[in-house]
Amino acid sequence: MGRNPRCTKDGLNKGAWTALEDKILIDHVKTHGEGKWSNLAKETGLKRCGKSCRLRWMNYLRPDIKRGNISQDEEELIMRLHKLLGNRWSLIAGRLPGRTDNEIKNYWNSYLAKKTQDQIPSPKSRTDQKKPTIRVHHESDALLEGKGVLASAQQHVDDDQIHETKVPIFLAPTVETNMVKNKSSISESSAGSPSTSKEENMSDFILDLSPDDFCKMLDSDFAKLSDVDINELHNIAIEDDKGSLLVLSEETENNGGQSDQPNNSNMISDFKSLFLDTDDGWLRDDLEIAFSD
DNA sequence: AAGCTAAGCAACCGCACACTG
DNA sequence: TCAGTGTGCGGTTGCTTAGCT
Repeated sequence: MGRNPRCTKDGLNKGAWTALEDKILIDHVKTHGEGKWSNLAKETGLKRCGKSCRLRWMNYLRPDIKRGNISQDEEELIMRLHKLLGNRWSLIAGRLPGRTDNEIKNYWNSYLAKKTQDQIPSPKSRTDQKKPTIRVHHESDALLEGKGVLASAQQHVDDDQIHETKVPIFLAPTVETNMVKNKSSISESSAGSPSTSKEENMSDFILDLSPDDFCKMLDSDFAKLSDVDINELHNIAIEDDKGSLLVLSEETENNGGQSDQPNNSNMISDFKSLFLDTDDGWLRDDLEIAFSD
């Protein structure tokens, strides 16, 4: 796999790493730790640039790398996070222990991007569509039927939106509860395609967060969410970066004051469904622990 | 069996940012 | 303040291989 050694510009090797190079790199990192990649190359005599050493370690040699197929749970999570973050692979990878940004990026480019595109055209295709046959180590995984759990991801969002001031957050259909829909934002995010009422139902609602705020949320360790005051979580979800309510006031107006503010239990389920509504898997376990209160 | 094609993925490249002197 | 260096990240390349004809 990969590239063969070829260019020796500046006396540095390029291309695929040999077993010996890997061993040298592993030994050095074990004794000296990560970092100082440029020094590593000099000290070990490896004819590799620092960047190459770092990349090899991060993407392949690290002991906590999880090899093998992307599970259904992981795939769903990747799609949701990509919906939220766009091509910010390192952030997405940070939510998937053992997975590298490069791996996720490759997986997306070779499979998920097409899958999400295929999901857009018609409601029928969404429900009836099965995964295309792809080459993976365990074909049973590849041939699993699409579960439609990503209905919330069926609203197309241009990557450009990531660069805008606010980050639109789509939650799963199950979380509509008493949240208000921001229809103008939804129509903007649907890339010009007229949304049907069904699609509007699918589209859920949008929380306006600044990218920074949302990244802070992602950077927190969800496995330790039990430590988080759920009221704080609630505030994160409904307040903008200035601390003012964004959606709820509008909701109250539109509904004639009938709607209540989302209660804590709703917020918990909403937040869980944002990341994974699966029956099993490591994250599910973590979430169950985190929200067991 | 041979040639072609597309998928998968390791690795490279360029840019941006952080840190340091 | 600024230049140099190190590191991280996203986009892209190109080799290998499985599947198809």
